[in-house]
Amino acid sequence: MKLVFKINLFYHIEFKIKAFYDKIFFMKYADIIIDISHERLDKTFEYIVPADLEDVITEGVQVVIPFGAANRAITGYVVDLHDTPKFDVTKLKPIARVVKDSIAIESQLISLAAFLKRNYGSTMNQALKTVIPIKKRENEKLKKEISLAVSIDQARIELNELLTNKRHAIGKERLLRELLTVDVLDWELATKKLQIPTANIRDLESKGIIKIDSVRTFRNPHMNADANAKQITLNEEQEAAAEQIKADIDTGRHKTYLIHGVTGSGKTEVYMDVMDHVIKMGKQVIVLIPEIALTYQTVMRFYTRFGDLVSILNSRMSPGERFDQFERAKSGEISIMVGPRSALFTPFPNLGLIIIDEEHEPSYKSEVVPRYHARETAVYRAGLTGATVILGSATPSLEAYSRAVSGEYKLITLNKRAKGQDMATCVFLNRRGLMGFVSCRACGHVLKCPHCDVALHLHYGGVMKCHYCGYTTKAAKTCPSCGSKYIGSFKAGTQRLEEIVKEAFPTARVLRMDADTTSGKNGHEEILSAFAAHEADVLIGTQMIVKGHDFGKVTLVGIIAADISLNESDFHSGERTFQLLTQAVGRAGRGDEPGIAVIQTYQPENYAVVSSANQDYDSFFKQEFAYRRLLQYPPCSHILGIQVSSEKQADAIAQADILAGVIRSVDPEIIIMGPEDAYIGKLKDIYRRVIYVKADEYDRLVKVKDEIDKFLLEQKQYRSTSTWFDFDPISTI
DNA sequence: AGCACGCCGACT
DNA sequence: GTCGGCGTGCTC
Repeated sequence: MKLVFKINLFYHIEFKIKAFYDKIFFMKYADIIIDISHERLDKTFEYIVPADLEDVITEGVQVVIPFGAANRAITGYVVDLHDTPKFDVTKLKPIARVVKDSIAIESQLISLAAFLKRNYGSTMNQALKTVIPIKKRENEKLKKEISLAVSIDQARIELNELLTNKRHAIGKERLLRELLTVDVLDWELATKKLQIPTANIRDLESKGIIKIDSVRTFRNPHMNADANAKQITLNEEQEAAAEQIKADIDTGRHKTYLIHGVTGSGKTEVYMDVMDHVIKMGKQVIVLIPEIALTYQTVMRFYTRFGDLVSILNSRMSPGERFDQFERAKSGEISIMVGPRSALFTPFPNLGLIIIDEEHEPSYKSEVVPRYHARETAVYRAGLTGATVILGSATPSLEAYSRAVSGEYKLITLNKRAKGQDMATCVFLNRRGLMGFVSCRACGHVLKCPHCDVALHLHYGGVMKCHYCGYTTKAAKTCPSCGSKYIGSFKAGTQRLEEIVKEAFPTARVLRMDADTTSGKNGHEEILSAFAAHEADVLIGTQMIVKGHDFGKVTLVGIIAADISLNESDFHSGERTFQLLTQAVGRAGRGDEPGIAVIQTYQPENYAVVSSANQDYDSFFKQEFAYRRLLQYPPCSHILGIQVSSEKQADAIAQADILAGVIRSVDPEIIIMGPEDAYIGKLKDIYRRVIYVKADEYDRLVKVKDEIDKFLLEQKQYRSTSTWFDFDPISTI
């Protein structure tokens, strides 16, 4: 008896030791980024991985953890797993659970998030959210299916019992009869079409005769295309371009290419040839297209070539739909994702190629934190997976072209134009300019929004509206400044232009495309396809017209007040003007038949205007590059924009001054501009100040950002202010 | 971000 | 005497 007890005690002690030993040496610990975007919480928190969750917790999974003194449940992302704790073990709490049905972020996408955080400035949580734009899954469509829970024979017996019952439910009877003929019955079908009351269904379910399953349905928002891959013959130039890239891919060299191809030179055919090659290697492709070009036309080209391998992402999709598309990409159901900037984060398992069409488009830069640029981020992602990047444009950005010139990217030029269809029409183009705002003709006073530092615009029905905050007020009859009744608004340029054209050419069929005529969600597309189908002779519009649309042959292109965009304060104005004009001019004439382009300008000697008229990119690039170098603008140098905002104007001003001081002490040599009021000094009653910092080396700016972050973390004053960063901003902030 | 802890005003 | 204000500080 004594002996047995001793042995038991011994075992007990040994067990204790083993448990302790396990805890110290075999316990798993997780570093977690919590789902709160606040700089003070922008670090990992360490948690114990409970033994029963060890199998399901991997890097990238979303988990629920008890956080803070009240142990409130917060979600977070596991970004690292390790065996030895880095924090005081006694203070560690265990992970509560894994978020149901969440998909793990690929470790590659976590690296990508870290890249965004570092290079563009944001919290890790914001960066992770950018990389996995999957919102909540609750608006996901769940299809409920009804099936028998018992054998068919048993069901027959149940049915007979029902029928012998005097007050048998007709709904139940119908349901059972139906289930004797089909295995699975759709809930919608049962309740709507067969008119079976849900109470009947629930009753049968509770009796265990039938069962109801929720099945996830993959919504496939796009149309079905014929999958017969149409083989397109490339011309010599296209062939050479495609072969060069394919040869590099085959020999394991992955590079970044810039295809500089004039309008209509057939860049898309080259993309598709290389895509085909990459897909045959068992890899996947991401194709980025500016949102504005994500139209039926463009998308159809990929469909007719690759059929069901293609999926499309666009901003009109619900979060659930996007989620579905990402799931399909992950599971290998599709091999090509076509979409805007955000499609760059498609979780393909074996990404082989990223294509960025119209690489110069400003929509490739995110307008929210982290304000990343898809071009740089694509090159980084490609580096992680050994993928190739192809950039394409008729008017490359200074950034891309200078890298091609320096050899960092490989330059491929396409000069020949592919053939086009016949059509004889005119296009008039007008830069979005002075339109709609209300001013006094006597004293020049401009009516402004009381909440924002911008002019109010006149709308239909005699109301004035702020385009930034939505503030609406009755249109003023007299000037609030001088009392004059000579107050009014300028008509939208396109509207005025339409009147003039109709007067001059009474028989011409005129289409106008601007904010007023494109209110419907497919407004642009309808107008453009009507024009493409030659249902009009003249198309009048803003720059929207020329972006990414093909109408075949246009006889005449007229560009009104081409220099309005030259007068913008932003240093990109030359580049923007050149791109717009070159694209517009490029629309005139197709194939062998030349068209005519007429440019109206007050600055006919300006190099951006002259070189676009001559369709001479090289000459534009040389002059613009020299200008950028002289004034130290990107790509010759880098700029960091810092915005400080607060409801209290005094706080915003004081804080911006303090931060400027911090920058000066961190890097006394660095060029600082400001602080000054932001381009829109007040927006929605929030005052905004900006500081610009300029340096030749990007990393010097990253250092400045890091030091400001560090300072803000320790600072106790001015808590009403918030600060964000914009690296190499593409417009004045 | 949230929540607790902590130290000063008008109230059952 | 106490309920409650929001300043300060912490969260594995």
